[in-house]
Amino acid sequence: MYAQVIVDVPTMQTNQPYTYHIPSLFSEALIRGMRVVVPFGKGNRLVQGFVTDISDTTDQPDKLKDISQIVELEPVLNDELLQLATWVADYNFAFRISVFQTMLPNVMRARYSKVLRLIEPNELNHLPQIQALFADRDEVPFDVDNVDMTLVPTLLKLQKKRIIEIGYVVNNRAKVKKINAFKPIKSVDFYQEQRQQLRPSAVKQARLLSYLMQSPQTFVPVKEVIKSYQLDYAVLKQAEGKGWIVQKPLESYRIPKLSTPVKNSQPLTLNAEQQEAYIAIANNISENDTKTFLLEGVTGSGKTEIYLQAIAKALSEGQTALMLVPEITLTPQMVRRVKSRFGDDVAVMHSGLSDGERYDEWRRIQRSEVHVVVGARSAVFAPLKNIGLIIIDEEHESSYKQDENPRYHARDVAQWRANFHHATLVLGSATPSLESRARAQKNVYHLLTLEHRATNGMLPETQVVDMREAIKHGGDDIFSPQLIEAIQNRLTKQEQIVLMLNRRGYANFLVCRECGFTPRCINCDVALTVHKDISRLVCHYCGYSETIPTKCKNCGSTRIRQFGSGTQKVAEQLSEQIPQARVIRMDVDTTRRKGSTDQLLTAFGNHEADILLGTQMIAKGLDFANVTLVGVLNADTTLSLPDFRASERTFQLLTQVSGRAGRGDKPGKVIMQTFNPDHYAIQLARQQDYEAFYHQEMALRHAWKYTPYYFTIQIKFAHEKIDESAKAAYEIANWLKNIIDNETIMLGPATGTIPRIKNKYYYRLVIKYRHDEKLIQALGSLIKKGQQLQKQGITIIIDREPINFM
DNA sequence: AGCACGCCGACT
DNA sequence: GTCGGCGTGCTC
Repeated sequence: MYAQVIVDVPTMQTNQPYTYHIPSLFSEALIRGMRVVVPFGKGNRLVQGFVTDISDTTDQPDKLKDISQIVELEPVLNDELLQLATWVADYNFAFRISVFQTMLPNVMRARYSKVLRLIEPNELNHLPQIQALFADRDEVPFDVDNVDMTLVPTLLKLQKKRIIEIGYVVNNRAKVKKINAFKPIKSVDFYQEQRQQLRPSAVKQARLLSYLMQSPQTFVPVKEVIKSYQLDYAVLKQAEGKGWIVQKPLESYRIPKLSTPVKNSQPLTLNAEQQEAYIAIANNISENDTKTFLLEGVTGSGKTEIYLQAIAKALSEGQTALMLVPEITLTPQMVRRVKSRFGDDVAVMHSGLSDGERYDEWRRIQRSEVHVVVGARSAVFAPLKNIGLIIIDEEHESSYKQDENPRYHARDVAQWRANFHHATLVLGSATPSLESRARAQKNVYHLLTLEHRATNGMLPETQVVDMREAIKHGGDDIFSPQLIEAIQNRLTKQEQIVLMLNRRGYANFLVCRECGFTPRCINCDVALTVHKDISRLVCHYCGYSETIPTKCKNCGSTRIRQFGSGTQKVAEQLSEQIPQARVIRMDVDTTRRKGSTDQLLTAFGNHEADILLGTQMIAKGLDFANVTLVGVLNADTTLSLPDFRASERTFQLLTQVSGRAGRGDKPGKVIMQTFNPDHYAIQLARQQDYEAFYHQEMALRHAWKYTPYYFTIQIKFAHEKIDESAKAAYEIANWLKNIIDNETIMLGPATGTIPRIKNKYYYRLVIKYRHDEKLIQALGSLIKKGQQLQKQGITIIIDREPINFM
């Protein structure tokens, strides 16, 4: 028997499986999709691999090596996921091994280590240092911490002489958590008798015996009983010794907990619009028809309730459901809502989990112990079987696209899985991506619209404030008088306020008033951002930081001015101008710690603060009935980005954040401060008119030949030297020119928007095409070439349908 | 990554 | 004539 194995060798990736011989010992147990350990290369060093196929013949039976080990008894990838991995790898020009690694919990990624084994101990007599290293052991770890690197040449010589050998070890980090449990093994009468014989002072033993008389006959965790019956470990140990009970370690799941307990909830009554959308989705679930719905509903229109009832429908059909939500910000809130409806039948998967929690949630799904999965992007690979429904909430969110290899889009993966399972796919958003909305236009997707808020509330009234005017009349560039007045008005009414600005840190950057010098990052071509709380200038691209200078480094002047304002500075200004307001600041800096997002939001929900001030992470999903005012301090920062999606992003962000206002029975108001009051993205966001925006933006995309009229691919080249990176870019561009279709458009090569990041210089190439099979094939071969170029220090990144043009 | 092969210069 | 420098290429 022979197995096809995709091996995990860092830096030597290939999509080609290697054939291994299956020793007869494993021939029964080995199944496709399992992890194995195989010898690889001249030194037969051991690496992890995934079995993608098993066959009983091979065309090269002589030179094959044996599989060394099977990692676990169950396959970690089923046939669906194996097929999906191949598709994801090919579609995104990635390697299958890296797809396997993204599909599986982190702990399944092998860690490799080396050991030194002593073969001929007597040969070391004249080498005291080596003897000391082994110190009577015959195997020691071989790494920097353990072995003095100056000994390495000697060790290599000894290895040649077969006095010692270097062994490779594959460490499996997937560990199951065990807790101690026990159960009674004697009769109730026996315990009764023992109890009567106890001396009166043996209180704890007496308590244990009373417990045992009425305890269940199954294993119960030791810890729980000790706590509720005030016992201790010693008593149980003693009881075990006397043969009263047996103890054994029991497998236990690490289930992620929310900061506060989840209350149960019941389905809400749907209004007419919701009902119509729900029926369409529910009927499709019953019919097991592969269909994609685009649920376009204004903010607050009750999309989540439709999702929950649709999930219930899938469950009632005996099927499972997968729901994707954007990364962490709103995950706790959404997880809470789903768990409140489906309880323990829900597994969650997002980046906030520890490795152990993630592994255990994955196993609960794998073992079909849960039927509902809620999670961020990578949850789209959850090993659910018999999927009836996949939901992607806020489908326009850019976090659904992974910005490292494999650069997959969760929407594409979801579509593939929906096809595979004949499942219903629901894409929901108040502001769908143009791609999705255009597909609905062409009837590829079925459009369902919700035009009204679920609670009959009105959409908030929106006012655009021209900051050029505000400044002309002597105002500052952070708060217009209109906004200050509105904030004060809500404070007196005990109502809450959400303020968004798109910039973390304190000030944007420093400028010397004498010479115009701005401190820049030493690794990247960007200005450093002032962070006042830690008194440092910080690079938001690589994390480099330095102290805030008091004198200009260029001319020595002390006249340094801070330009622009970040969340820190605005929070400070706010406490000066409106001292009575209690403010919660929410940005990457205050939410870095695990669970802090949930904590901050819970505090705001309990009205422990009046104002929630944050970056765009607060724009999405928040649902607080008492928020009646939303202020956008700089509505246009995202507009000036050099990206064809800048208008779309701005429109989505403004619409989303506006939707935070007036979700309860009190009317909401939105104030947008901008220097571009007439821009269509801002004007149409003010009117909350998605359809008008869609039509206007589509016309521009058509004129400029961009998505969704054309497909795009971006190729990036990075090298420490600028001319090397340019050379690679031009070489590849010239090669591609001769291959691509006549109608395909190639832009560049040009330097990246930020030419240097983390000391690497970037060049890029943007390709726009409609149908170009040759191009796709060429790029498939380019990833092989990329492996060779990597050795010369050149990194090639191929990004299909890129979301960021950097 | 890591190991072998191979082709060239410095040395016993 | 041999040892060892690291450039190149392959790994079932």
